[in-house]
Amino acid sequence: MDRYDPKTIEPKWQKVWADEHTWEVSNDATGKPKTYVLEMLPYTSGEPHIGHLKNYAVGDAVAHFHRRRGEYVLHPMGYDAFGLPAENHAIKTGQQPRKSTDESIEAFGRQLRRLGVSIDWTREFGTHQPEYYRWTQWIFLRMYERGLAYRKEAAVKWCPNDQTVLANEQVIDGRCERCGHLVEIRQLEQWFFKITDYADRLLDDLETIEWPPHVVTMQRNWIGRSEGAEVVFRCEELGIDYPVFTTRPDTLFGATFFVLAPEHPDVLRLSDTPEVHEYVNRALTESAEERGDEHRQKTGVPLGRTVTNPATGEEIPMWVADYVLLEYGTGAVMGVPAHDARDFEFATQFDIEIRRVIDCGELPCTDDGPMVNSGRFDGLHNREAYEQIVDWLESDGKGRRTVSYRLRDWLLSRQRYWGCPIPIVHCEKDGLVPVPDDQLPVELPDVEDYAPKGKSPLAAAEDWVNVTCPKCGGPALRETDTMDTFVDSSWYFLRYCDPHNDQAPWDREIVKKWMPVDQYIGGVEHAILHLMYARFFVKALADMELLDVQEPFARLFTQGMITRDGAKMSKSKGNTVSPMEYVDRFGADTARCYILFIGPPSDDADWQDSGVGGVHRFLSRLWTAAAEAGETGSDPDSSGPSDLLRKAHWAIDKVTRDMQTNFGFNTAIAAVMELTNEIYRQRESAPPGDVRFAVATAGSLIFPFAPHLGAEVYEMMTGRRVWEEPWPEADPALLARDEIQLVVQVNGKLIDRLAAPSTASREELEELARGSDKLAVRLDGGEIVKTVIVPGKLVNFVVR
RNA sequence: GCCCGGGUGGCGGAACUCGGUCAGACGCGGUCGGCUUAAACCCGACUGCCCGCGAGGGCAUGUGGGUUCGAAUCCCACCCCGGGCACCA
Repeated sequence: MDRYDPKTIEPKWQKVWADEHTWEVSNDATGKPKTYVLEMLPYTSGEPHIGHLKNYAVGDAVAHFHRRRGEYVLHPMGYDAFGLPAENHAIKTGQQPRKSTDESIEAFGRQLRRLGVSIDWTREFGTHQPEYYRWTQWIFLRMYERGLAYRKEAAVKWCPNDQTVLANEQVIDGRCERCGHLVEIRQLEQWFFKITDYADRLLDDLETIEWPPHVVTMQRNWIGRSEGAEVVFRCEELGIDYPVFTTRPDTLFGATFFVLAPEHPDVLRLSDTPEVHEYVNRALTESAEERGDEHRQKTGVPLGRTVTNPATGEEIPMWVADYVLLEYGTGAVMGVPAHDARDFEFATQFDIEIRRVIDCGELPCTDDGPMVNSGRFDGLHNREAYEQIVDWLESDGKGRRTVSYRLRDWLLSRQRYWGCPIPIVHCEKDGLVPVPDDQLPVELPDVEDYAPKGKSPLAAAEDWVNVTCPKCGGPALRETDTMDTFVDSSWYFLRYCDPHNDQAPWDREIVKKWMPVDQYIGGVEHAILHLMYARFFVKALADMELLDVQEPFARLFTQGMITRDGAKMSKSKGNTVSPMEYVDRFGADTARCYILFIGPPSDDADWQDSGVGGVHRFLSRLWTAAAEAGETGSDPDSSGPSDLLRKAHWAIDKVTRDMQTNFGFNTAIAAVMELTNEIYRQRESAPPGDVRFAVATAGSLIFPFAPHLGAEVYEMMTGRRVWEEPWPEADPALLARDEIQLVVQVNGKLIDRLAAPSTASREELEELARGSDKLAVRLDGGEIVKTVIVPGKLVNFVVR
């Protein structure tokens, strides 16, 4: 072999790692600090794409770096095998989901091995395996026992294309997150997880984790905590109390009307005129997107009834209007047109009284100011009045302080085939009966026709559906809905710790040893879905005393997308890049390095074929340098450290800092390129021992990004295995220079550069700078009025 | 509309935490040279823009101001791009 040949090198090292089980870790005590590095598990729809290459290139670099810094690293891998992505892929390719899923898993396993990713494969699993989902069901039952999983009828989001209900989180701008169809609202009985019980903790604990600020913000917004008050408006005529939620109880005296959401169950009871009927029906059939359009004119119909404003005692008119949402607050609002833009618009539209109660500028205004038209609260600052009004309402029993959230409970049931069965039996006599633990798993039966049809395809599997009730022994029916895929992925990182346990989902002590995940890596598209659900699961499981952590992912890194010619890659555009094509052509090391070199990994980046060639050239040069350095003789005595030796230590320092701080892989790789270029420039002149050291160092430093070449080069230079070596340390003595370049400036403009000893004092530097012959020319009779000296850097003469 | 990012050569990007070496590391692309019968590969030199034969000079980090001896870096206003939120009371 006389040139870099990844086709030889890569299988060679992959075989060593597989034969020697190099990346496997045990759960026994080691005395080393642990690190848990995890990439988000992939959906099993087809083959790995370029995003996966980036995901694992980043994760593997992190894992290798930590290992060589003396940590014991858990780096496992598995598959999110149930759910819409896998099932839709199966439908598209006309296969049984189980078959297409297993094929996809096979492809992932094979390709990740070809990429040389350092994974402990003994911990691998798919969430569709009965050994796994048995415990998903077990967790569901624990949730059910605690009232955290419940069934109720509600207005839910329905995707007519995927023929299933969706969680709120899966509806983006009124459309299905997966297929993009407009969702409809249906009144259905469904299963929910009571994530709302955890709203405050999900919010507060964001403080305890190191996540990208924008992801934290997204979760905050999604939880949408608002503090305010519940105020009761009474309809005297019918003797009914209507509480509303408001964040502005200080504006209560300005409430001149009252609005119910069209879905509010009392609307037709209050008024069943044809106008009201028609309005309600129209609102119900409109899509969430149409209704949510902020810019359209306000609509509404009066109900011909009144409620009493508890502050003023006045009767104010009741309306029904679709700008009020049933699911937020109480489904009813007080209308304060003077101090709320929406209410102002509505009141203007329907000629309702607008009464200012805060002196805060032009109406409508939401700013602070002194109270007016508010009885005994007049003159107070509105913030102060806020407190006093709520106190007054509380003492009168007309209201209370409260908190409202945007977060809704997680709708987890799906009317689809390919998912984890919900372990519940419907008995005519006993109602909902949980399947006993010793009968788990409730296995997903094979069915002929698994196409979505609006109800679960499992209903057709009669043998499976008809069971005896575990409680009374009478005839009963299995629950036929399956679970949302996000349930499966809400606890998989726990199972990796103890993947073969068949007595429990995990051993608490073992999980305690590994959790939390120290570095989690994945796409930002899961900012609320998966990342919120997994946090909820961990908190709920911790409350059950099954876990000792409150947060699953201590640090999160969100990678940017890879585009092609500036455009998002998609099959329909035909601009996809298959990672394996490049692995075939250039090798895994080149593909991995390129995707890290292309730019900061958190940014979106554009894939350019010519750039791949450049990275391959660099790796080839490094290999060639190693091959040639291997042939050189012994080290002649040298006087002091060579420039090449210094450069090697500079590179160690640079790469180490880039790795430790913000995932600076692009600049880390650039530093190794610089070192390699320096080796080429100096390989004739530098002492051979230094050349060998520089080449070995380059191999050692490139190892986290290009493990095969790194191992090869390091072995060529030292005969040792790089992954068994500690991460190199830069010698501070070789980082420091004896001599610095002193910059001489006049009025901040550079005029000269001089060599100066790095230890020179301010006076010596000024002396040196004054001696510059260029200074005399520049001065040209001018007068030095001030001298700025920055030790180690420059001398600046201010001249007039 | 509100909240975050971000605007640097022909391109991707460095430097931007702490203001300080003619801004532009590294890579792509380009020009030239070497090797070769030739091409590819490889090796080497050059490559921000403008003027100039040259020495050299001028202009340059979205735009306009400001602070400073000195600003890509700090401050203010504006423009543009990307992302998030958005009738949540």
